[in-house]
Amino acid sequence: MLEFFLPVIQRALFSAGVTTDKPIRLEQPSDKKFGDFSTNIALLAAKACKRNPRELAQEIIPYLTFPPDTVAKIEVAGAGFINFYLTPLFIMQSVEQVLLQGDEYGKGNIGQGKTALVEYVSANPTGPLTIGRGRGGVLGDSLANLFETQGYEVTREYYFNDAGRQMQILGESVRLRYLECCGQKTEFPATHYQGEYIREIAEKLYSDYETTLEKNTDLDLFKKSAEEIIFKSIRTTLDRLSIRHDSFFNEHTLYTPDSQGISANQRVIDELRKKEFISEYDGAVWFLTTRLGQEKDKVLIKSSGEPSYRLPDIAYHITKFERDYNMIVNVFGADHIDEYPDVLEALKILGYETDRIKIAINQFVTTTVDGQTLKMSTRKGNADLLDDLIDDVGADATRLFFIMRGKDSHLNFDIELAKKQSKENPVFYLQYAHARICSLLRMAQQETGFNPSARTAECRLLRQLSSPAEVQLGFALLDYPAMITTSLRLLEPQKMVEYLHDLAELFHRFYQECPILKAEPDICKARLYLSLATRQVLRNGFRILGVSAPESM
RNA sequence: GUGCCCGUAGCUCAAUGGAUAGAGCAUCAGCCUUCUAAGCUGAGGGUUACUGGUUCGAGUCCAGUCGGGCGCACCA
Repeated sequence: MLEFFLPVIQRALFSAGVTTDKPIRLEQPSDKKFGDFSTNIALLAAKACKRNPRELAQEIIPYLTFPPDTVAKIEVAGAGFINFYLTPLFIMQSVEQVLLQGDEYGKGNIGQGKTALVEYVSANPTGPLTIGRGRGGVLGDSLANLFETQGYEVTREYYFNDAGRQMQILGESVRLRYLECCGQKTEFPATHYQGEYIREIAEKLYSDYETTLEKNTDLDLFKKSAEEIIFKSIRTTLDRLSIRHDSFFNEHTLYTPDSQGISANQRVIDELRKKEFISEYDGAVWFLTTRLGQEKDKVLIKSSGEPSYRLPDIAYHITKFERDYNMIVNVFGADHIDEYPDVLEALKILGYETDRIKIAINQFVTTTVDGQTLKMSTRKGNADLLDDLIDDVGADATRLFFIMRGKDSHLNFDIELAKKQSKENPVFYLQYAHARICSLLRMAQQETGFNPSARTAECRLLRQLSSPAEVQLGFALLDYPAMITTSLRLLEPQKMVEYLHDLAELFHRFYQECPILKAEPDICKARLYLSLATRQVLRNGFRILGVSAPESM
């Protein structure tokens, strides 16, 4: 719609002799009585012109000329807003585009010819996925979907580490449990992985090898088996939520020397040293973040000689630039909040365009059952497994609940609500609207032989519709493309969830107020096309959110 | 102590610096001989935690206070 209004407004400002450096913005007033669209340009321009905003708006209006039968009314209101009222004809005529474009409706081209890397989940294979990870996974996946709608060529990446101390402890944990299987008494340290899954891995080893590994103090086999089984479980869990990755990036590759015998990690040190941001003291190699005004320097190589996580993280991000992505999106939980500023600083020092990097941080998840809040705890490994949650409430509810709140808000996951099969549960409310339309269309086919083919000239019949419920629904359908770009700009799929909820509500109202199959034939068809267009937008939106679109419920 | 996030209706949450701060749930009152009542309509409910500031205009931006969450390792 912006492309419809913008040129006209610009021309009008020019003709009226109004100059302003403020960008023209078109907004949708919260209340319909203020029109379908509104601009505050007169308010913004008034200051520079030293004029009264209302008077200025009055002077601009005569120059606002639109094609016939598009804008019904233009008026000045409030402090100096210019409000536009569209004709029902123009709205319903525009709805035809939804039908004509089908699955493509809502797509844009701002990412055409560009590449995007979206990194999410990135859990190390030390245990099953937790609920907290799930939120980031769904957020990342939905964001990747959003980027794809705009023409970006998207790579979904998972960054992981199967080396280092955590994996060592994992291997040792499995070995100890294995020895227990063999009938030995062991001391299981509190620092080791307590989860039941460790026992299961150990039992599997025991059934494969019996007691032949008892004397095996080398952890390699234990580690390898654990990694394999755990990774498989992680991927199975992600798969249940339709979260898939194109690329798995192993942190360890950053440690291995290239053809010139230098590792990616080493290169970071060398380059930072050239910029005089490296120093060695206390037996460690430090990134001199105090030079950037921070309180402490940060360790890049520990006195043991191993890199700390920060170093490979910087090296990893450099590969993202070297792989030449136009857009780099990192999704992670609030517990990593302190990690990225150092990485960004290092990249900036090394001359990379950090503007390309976008960070999406999601706050934590708490689950409530019977009004009781359970704080997630990794230690116990029972109540907070993502798999258990999916078993409990299903994949659709899991996905939608994770993104129906802003990512900056702490998410309160109400398990009881997610299981409810009624309007209170937003998942069912949304899906019911879709199923209802499907049912309607099935019946229409049976009774009237209606065969929806979007390309027929028949969808011109839409132009007959003009009742408020119909026009409001039609208008909402036109909003869909803007919702995609808004969600993307804010990195907030939540906006899409809210939009779809509103859309479902408008449909239910239309359905309630306007008889469809019982209307006279032309009106009946028109209303069926409006329903069809609604179903199309619901489907397209569900696809972005990764929620299924049931044909019947 | 310090960095980041949050504080909005009884509850869960919205509100690109704009008009009378909105939804859903819960509560109350209505709507099925009619295409799915898994739905719809209406009502009540607010000093936007507090105090200042910035401006035509602040829930939104700035400073401070109070409250909650997450970090603050030579762990990732």
